[in-house]
Amino acid sequence: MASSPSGSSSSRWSPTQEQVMILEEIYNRGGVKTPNAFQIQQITAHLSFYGKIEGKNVFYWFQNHKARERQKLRRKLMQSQQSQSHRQLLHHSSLHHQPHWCHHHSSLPSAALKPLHQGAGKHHQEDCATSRPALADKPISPQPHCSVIIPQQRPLKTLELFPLRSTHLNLNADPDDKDPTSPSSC
Amino acid sequence: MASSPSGSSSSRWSPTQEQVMILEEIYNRGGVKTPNAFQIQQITAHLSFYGKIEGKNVFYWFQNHKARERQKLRRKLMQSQQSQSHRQLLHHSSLHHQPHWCHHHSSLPSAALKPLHQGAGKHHQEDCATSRPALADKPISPQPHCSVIIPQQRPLKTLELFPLRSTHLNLNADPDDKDPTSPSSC
DNA sequence: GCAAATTAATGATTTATTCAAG
DNA sequence: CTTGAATAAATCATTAATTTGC
Repeated sequence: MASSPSGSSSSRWSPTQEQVMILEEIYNRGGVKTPNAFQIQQITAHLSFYGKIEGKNVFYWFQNHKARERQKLRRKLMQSQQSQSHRQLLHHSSLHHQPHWCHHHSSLPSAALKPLHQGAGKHHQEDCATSRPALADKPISPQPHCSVIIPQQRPLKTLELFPLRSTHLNLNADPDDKDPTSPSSC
Repeated sequence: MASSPSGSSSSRWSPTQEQVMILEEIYNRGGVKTPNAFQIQQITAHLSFYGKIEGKNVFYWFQNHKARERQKLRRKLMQSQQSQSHRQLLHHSSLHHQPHWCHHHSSLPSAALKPLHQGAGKHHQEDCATSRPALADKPISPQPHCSVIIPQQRPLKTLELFPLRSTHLNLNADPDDKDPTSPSSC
């Protein structure tokens, strides 16, 4: 029965071969990944020549197609999720060279401390670290601006897990850890 | 010498899959966008299990990630999905704000209408008629949040080709439709 | 050869995020 | 801090492929 428009009792759209081909063309060659309403309209109108179709079908198709393409790639590139064979935890205590790019001023909004010489007063908030000059060696300040100097908190051998669910985190014994919400206006 | 862990003569850090995954987890699920020095230290310590890494790498990663996320969203939100067309959309702007799918929460915010009683059973046949079979009135809003509300331009008899290059959007905006966009499901 | 049964694809929904406005 | 807009991810559900028994 295929896509017999007469019956059309199917609960969901079944694209025809032509429709799929065209959609893929638009996606691949046209680079349209998330068509806007207007585009959806047009695509729908065009594809309706080949069979019954609605705008929502087109919308869903693009959504699903994009998601699944991504997923596929992801799966394929996902070949290193098992390599836990890195047994190098023995001398993992490399906390020595931790950067002390931390300002002592109360806390360290990390990047927030840039307003040091930001030049002609432009409130850029796009990227604080867009341009990153070399400096790759020194485990010191990343160099941008934030010169947050952390007094090298004690070694803390058994660090707890990251804050996996809260915006603020642990402030365990930090003498000057009063950084409620670093606005990091950056 | 790509990411040769042993040599480590790379001029720059090459995160492993695990590291990236964990960083993304911390960013997304943990809500950490701009870790402070302490957090950076912890994260670094943790990730060092998977490969060589320094605090500055973590710092930079967050900076870049945040900036790029914003940038990406910015682009998309700009005003034209993926149409980079900068010179289009002419015509006196009738101020059709919301060029794309915006839909008022009065007909079917989806989540607001249906999830009324779907906790127990799985098969929740459309009670509000907002499911796929229905709502076929117009080739418009599929209804998920990102519903595509097509302005309902007229059928456009002979549309030109689709925007096969993501730049071709004919704009014969003809607001002559009435668009009973309200499926009046409920 | 063909259908019932099983599995793979994929259309349609729901849920959880994101950033930005207010 | 709350809310709005818009996904993308995760999930559900149904159709199409295919396997299998006769």
